[in-house]
Amino acid sequence: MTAAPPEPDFDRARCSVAGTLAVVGEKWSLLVLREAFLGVRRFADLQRALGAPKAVLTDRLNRLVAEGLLVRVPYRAPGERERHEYRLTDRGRDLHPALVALMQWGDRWLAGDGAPPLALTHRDCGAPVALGLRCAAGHDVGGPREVTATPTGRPAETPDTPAG
Amino acid sequence: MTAAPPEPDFDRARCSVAGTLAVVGEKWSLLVLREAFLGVRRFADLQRALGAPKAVLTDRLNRLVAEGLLVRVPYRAPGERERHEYRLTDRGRDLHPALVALMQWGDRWLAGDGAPPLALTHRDCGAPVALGLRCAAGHDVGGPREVTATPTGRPAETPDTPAG
DNA sequence: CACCATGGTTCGTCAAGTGAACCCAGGGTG
DNA sequence: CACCCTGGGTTCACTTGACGAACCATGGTG
Repeated sequence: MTAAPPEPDFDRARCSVAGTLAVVGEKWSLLVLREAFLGVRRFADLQRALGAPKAVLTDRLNRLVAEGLLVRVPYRAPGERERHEYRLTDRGRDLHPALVALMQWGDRWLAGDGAPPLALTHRDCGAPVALGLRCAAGHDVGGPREVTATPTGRPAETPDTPAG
Repeated sequence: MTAAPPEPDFDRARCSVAGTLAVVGEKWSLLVLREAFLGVRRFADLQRALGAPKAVLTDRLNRLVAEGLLVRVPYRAPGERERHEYRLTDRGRDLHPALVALMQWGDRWLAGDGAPPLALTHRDCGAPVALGLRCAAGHDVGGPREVTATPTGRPAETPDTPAG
């Protein structure tokens, strides 16, 4: 049942990336969510789309439901027995930027020459969408070097400016 | 040596998320990169910060170097022998948004009450930074439902609007 | 009633992650 | 010169996780 999620052996204290990966960092989890964003809701469809072993898929779905990223919703198609499907919750939907970020990286660095396999456009205006960092003052943030990371409650030591 | 990276068993065709995860989806990879963004460059420091087994860390570093996300740079501290450190490349640095996205999710959904462990601010103005989707026409995109995903080269079928 | 599809579970095998122990190069200390 | 320390690993025994094929239960169809 995957009732009690295991203690994450990542250190959650240092930064939330570890915590998030403790929830969705297992193999297939993020891909299950990707399919959910694409509208795939049923076990068999997920299994076909992903090619993941059924046992693993079962486990990941249970885990994602237990973590509140998906809900299992019963439904009945006309002339079929009751089944259930998996739907994103707000908590799950909020991972959208992370998936888009991973997708953008792949589009940029793995596609090679051709067009990316999936194009995202704004529903309202049709223009392509992209993820970007912006500060509360409205400035676009160019890259990691323009970002200062400060451990909470302490003054900034030597926070960033990584590979010079 | 991890010379030839294994064939990713994810389907890269459907969407780049799979491809990206084939590169950085193994356990610890993204956390290694997180530390790199925080300025940690040396093997022992990474090991201390992450608590990952040395063998795994060795493997992940080799893999990330082989994939071109990190470079191994020799250096010599005064009165010590030559060592080498791992630095982000452009390819690696471009994963910054993905890590920020994962971090933001954790800050939002895992922190509970308190402040997030790490605060990101704009170096130039000090304002907190956040990731957001915007379209090329300049509109802020509110969420996944405002995004249409289109497989390349085909017309949009029933692309999005996931969990109604 | 036999058959089929969905949505799983079980099982044997194989790959991956884990922690402890060990190793090697080079430098510093007595 | 013998000895120890530190960084950056490698090796090994063990546990956990992923894999794929087989099996099963429910309920509708011919």
